[in-house]
Amino acid sequence: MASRSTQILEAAARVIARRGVRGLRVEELAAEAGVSTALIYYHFKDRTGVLRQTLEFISDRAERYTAGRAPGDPPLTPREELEGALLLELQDTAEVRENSSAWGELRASAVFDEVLREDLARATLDWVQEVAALLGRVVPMAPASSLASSAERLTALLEGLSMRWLSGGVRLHHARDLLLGAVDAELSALRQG
Amino acid sequence: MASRSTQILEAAARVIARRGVRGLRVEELAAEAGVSTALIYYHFKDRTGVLRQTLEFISDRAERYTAGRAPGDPPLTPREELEGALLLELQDTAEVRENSSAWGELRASAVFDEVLREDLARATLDWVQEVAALLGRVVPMAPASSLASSAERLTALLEGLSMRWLSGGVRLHHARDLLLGAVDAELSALRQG
DNA sequence: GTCTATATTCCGATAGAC
DNA sequence: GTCTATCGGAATATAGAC
Repeated sequence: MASRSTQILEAAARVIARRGVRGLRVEELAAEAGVSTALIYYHFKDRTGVLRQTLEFISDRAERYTAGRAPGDPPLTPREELEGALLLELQDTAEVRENSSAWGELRASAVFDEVLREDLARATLDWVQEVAALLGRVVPMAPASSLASSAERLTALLEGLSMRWLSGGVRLHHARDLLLGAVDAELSALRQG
Repeated sequence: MASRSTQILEAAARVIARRGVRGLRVEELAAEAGVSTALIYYHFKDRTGVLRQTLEFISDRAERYTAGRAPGDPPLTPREELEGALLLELQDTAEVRENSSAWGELRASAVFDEVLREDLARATLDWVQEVAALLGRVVPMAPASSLASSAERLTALLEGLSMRWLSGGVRLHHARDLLLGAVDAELSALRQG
């Protein structure tokens, strides 16, 4: 049962995906959520509060769909899990588009906004560590520092490709191919030390 | 001798580096340039005109510092040239910071702004092709399509790392190390076909 | 908690003198 | 070409009833 706050945050994710962080107007958000502007200020204090909580909401939601797998599916190899986790961010579904464009917006906004930096850094760290762990399952004998570097590169590349995809620079399937190519390159580098 | 327009564009680059494309206020730009707001409208028609010309200004400037090398410097190996060209975007100088943050802003804005897409796509293509050519000088026997893919990955990674650097997610020297690691990985993949 | 006003602030843009 | 002054619209935020 979605609370009012959640309902507003879901609407905020949609509006940000459509207009960007700077393009988010409280009034448009109110319309999208089907509430009054005053209610938004009541729940979130001010526009910045909406932004901050939306970032948190989005990164939680990304974890959720990263984790979700249907019971009874065939078990995945470690490499499949790795590739799946990365490719999840490059899909043309509404939710992924929302998350990816909101994420890109927040990253870009954080360059000029101290307030967003901290939350963003923490979310990024979690994500890098998750990918490093998956890499470690594929190449168990690789040293932790190499795994960490590879994970940082793959996630940064994913962000870069995601931006290009969203800004029309590359097609989705090509972005996916490029990412898989990088996974190849990183894994063979990890294997040969 | 800097014309008035140039003076305003230089100021715009500084303001964008500080506040972002989205944060650029005509009034603040006027103050930074030491002119009145009316003069800005006189020279650039409207705020969008300022943005458009500033982006052009910035990408010209980036080409200039990419190309610039002192005469009499020892000649560079192809690999040094490649690494140099990529690392130029990861330096802590005012000009590079301005260029990188403006570029990141442009990319992020293009997600929500059709008008910017075209210019951006063209500039990106030039940049990718330049990197592909440099890769080709390092690994001459590599097929063109592989060179192109590697160049796309390296430039996308560079954009991702640049954003993380500017948003405080990684330190500069670490971003540089990560990028060099990716160059390694791409080159060895290219060599072994 | 939620809404209907409305106040307030900010900012892009223009008019008109010099 | 450049400035001072200001307009008008848009967006954030609040007051106060229910």
